[in-house]
Amino acid sequence: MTDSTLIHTNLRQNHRKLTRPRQAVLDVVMRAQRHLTPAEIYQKAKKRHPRLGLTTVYRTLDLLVEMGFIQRLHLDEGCHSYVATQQAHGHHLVCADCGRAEEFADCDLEPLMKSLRAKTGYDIDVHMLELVGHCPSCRHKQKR
Amino acid sequence: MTDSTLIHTNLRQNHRKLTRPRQAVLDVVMRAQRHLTPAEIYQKAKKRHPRLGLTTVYRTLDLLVEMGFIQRLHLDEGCHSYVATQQAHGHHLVCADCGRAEEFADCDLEPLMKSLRAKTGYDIDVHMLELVGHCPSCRHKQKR
DNA sequence: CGGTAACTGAAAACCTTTTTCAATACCAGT
DNA sequence: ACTGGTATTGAAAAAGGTTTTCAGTTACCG
Repeated sequence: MTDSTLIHTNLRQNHRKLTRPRQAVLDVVMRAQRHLTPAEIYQKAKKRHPRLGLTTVYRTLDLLVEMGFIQRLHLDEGCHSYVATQQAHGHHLVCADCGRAEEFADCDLEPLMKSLRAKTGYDIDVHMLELVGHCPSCRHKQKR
Repeated sequence: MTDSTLIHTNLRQNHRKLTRPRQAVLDVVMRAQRHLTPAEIYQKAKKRHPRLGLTTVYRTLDLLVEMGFIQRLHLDEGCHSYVATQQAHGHHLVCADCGRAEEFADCDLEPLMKSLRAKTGYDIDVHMLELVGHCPSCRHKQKR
């Protein structure tokens, strides 16, 4: 609920509206423990708001990314997916089996970036970091 | 030339062939200082081998990635591009303006991965790390 | 409430990537 | 060199995924 009002305020500040379709999309991504593709989000959000169109899903996802509430993940299989973001500068550790995503912020790449700046002369302003592994629950399942 | 023979040997071991179209694609990616999209690679490689088909470009790129000679980059604008790889475990620092790509290997994420393993219980096996910035030459150009 | 700007959804357009299949090129063995 | 067999090729078509268009609708502010 806190999220909802926060988003509502945020939208109003930019002369934008909190509509039912947007609520449906937002809700699906926020509730999910895992990353979801636009098609998956469409399917799930449709249950909540049946007349939803796929177009709106894409538009809403762009909007939410821009607002910083969700984040786009680039994965090798079926890139692109989306996950909710709690922190401002969040990275994700994703389970290759079930898609569950854990967020972390302490990426501490400063030493690396400093040495690369010195070595290459680049200005470095963005970095993307994603880890992929297997979550405990999927590991246990596989043992059997 | 060294690359070429290395690849030739590598292909033969797997009962695969080093054909003209493949040479053309390989050559384009290897020579480029920057990352290139499949369409760009197609255009450039066509100059060398005019009857080249786009299909073959895709197939060859997959093959070269699998063999480890090139690498796929995931960039926010127009993901996917490809770059040549020198080292086995290489990451890239890419210029947002000209696309030039610098490779580096010393990513030292072990401390982070160790702490995440402890915190989340995940097995972590892959990580993707890409840095984006502005190369010295593009920075100078912009100053004017 | 009512006016207005923002938003929506269906359809079409677009772009990228993959599949299909008959023709071709490479390479090993002679 | 030549040749047979298999991997590879390229055009066309199919398949995906994403964006654009536009007339109708909805949320929000006064």
